[in-house]
Amino acid sequence: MPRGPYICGLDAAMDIVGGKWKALILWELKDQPRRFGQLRQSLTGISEKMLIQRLRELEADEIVYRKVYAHVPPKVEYGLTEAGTALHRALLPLAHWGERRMEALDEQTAGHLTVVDDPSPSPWAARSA
Amino acid sequence: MPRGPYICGLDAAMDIVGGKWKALILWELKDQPRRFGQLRQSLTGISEKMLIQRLRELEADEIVYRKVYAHVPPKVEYGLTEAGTALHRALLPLAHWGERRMEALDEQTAGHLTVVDDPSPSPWAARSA
DNA sequence: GTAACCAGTTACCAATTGGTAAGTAATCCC
DNA sequence: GGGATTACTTACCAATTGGTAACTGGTTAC
Repeated sequence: MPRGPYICGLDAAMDIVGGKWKALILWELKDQPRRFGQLRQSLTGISEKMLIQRLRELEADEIVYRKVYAHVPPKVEYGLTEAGTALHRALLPLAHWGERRMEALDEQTAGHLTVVDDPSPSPWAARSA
Repeated sequence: MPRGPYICGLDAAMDIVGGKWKALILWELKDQPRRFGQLRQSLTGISEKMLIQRLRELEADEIVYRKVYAHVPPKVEYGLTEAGTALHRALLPLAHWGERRMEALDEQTAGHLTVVDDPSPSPWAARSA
């Protein structure tokens, strides 16, 4: 974790949200707080170690809060802070751009039957000579 | 590079712009195309290897174009494609969020003289018990 | 007594990422 | 012939990141 000094605002923002899973965790919390186990289930493929690590980082950056209930078995709740909500709003345009891009990529591969493991470079990836 | 399948649009977007330096390269190209050497100078601290790698990835993703002039000594120009410009626009709110956050962090450390290497956790990073 | 529950923690290992530094290629200029 | 210029390429090494799997702790239910 470099933690600045940052060249620009985007640099600072990417430092927080750029790590693997971090944006996805934010997305999972955008509507309501979640328990640890719920996050682990929603983010299919994440390991417990990673989830904890990322949550701790986001917590240290004041993006998510962590609320522990004195229950047995344990109950811990994660949710967005005010800064986290603002960050989520700032990410909306980027998310939309990504969706439109995914649609475009789908169209690229549509219309071809059995396009599997084609070794030739796709025309849109061609390097300008 | 995982290259999908993506969980959501933000996932796809972060896959492209999440790598180290990538957002900064985008920023450097936002107003006008740049030559390789110019980028290397502007992005202080980047190694030639990294710069090339990131540029190639952004090029393969159709975010930047690469134009080679048949000159000696060589001249290569990098600039934003249409998709790259759209991506830059989508990143503006995030950049603003980052700027406001940097200001907030500056205010945190302002007012203290010789606040250097303080081992105690800052209050805004405290973990909720 | 012991199994289940939840939210972690820990140890160990593999893969990816990033840095340094030297080399390459083509041409012009002296 | 030799140096300067520009945009890379390559080899090698260190650091960071990420994965797997086993273990912990306190309480309740059987």
